[in-house]
Amino acid sequence: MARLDPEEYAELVLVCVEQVPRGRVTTYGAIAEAVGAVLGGGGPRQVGSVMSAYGGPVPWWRVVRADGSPPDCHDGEAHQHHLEEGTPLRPSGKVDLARALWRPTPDVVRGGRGDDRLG
DNA sequence: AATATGACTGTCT
DNA sequence: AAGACAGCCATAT
Repeated sequence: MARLDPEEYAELVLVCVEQVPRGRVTTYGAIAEAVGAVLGGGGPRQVGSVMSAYGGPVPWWRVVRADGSPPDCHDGEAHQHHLEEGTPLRPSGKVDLARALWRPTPDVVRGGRGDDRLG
């Protein structure tokens, strides 16, 4: 069997992004670790790939690079959202990861799917 | 099987 | 701080 199911992987990645609190951000690597802890595989590239394909309906601007820079396909748009949400920004224009970084937990990933099992 | 590509990351210059 | 390079993981051809 395939180690990674694209649907499952995408699902969990999107869940992680949705769990990111307002005014906070997370990184591709952090999501890759949380999802990888559940499905056992994948990396930052896979997270980015999923975001490109299914990241439309989720707050993608809360997902930034390891250095706090916004994704390479957007820029001003992410900045606008950060200003609106009060995300800690550095003078350089990047996100202040020291204050804004939020790490997704595997527990959230495990229980964050569309089907709730015991309420 | 090999090559090319990607919303990445870390290191060196 | 910014650019060049290599490494990594999965998918598409």
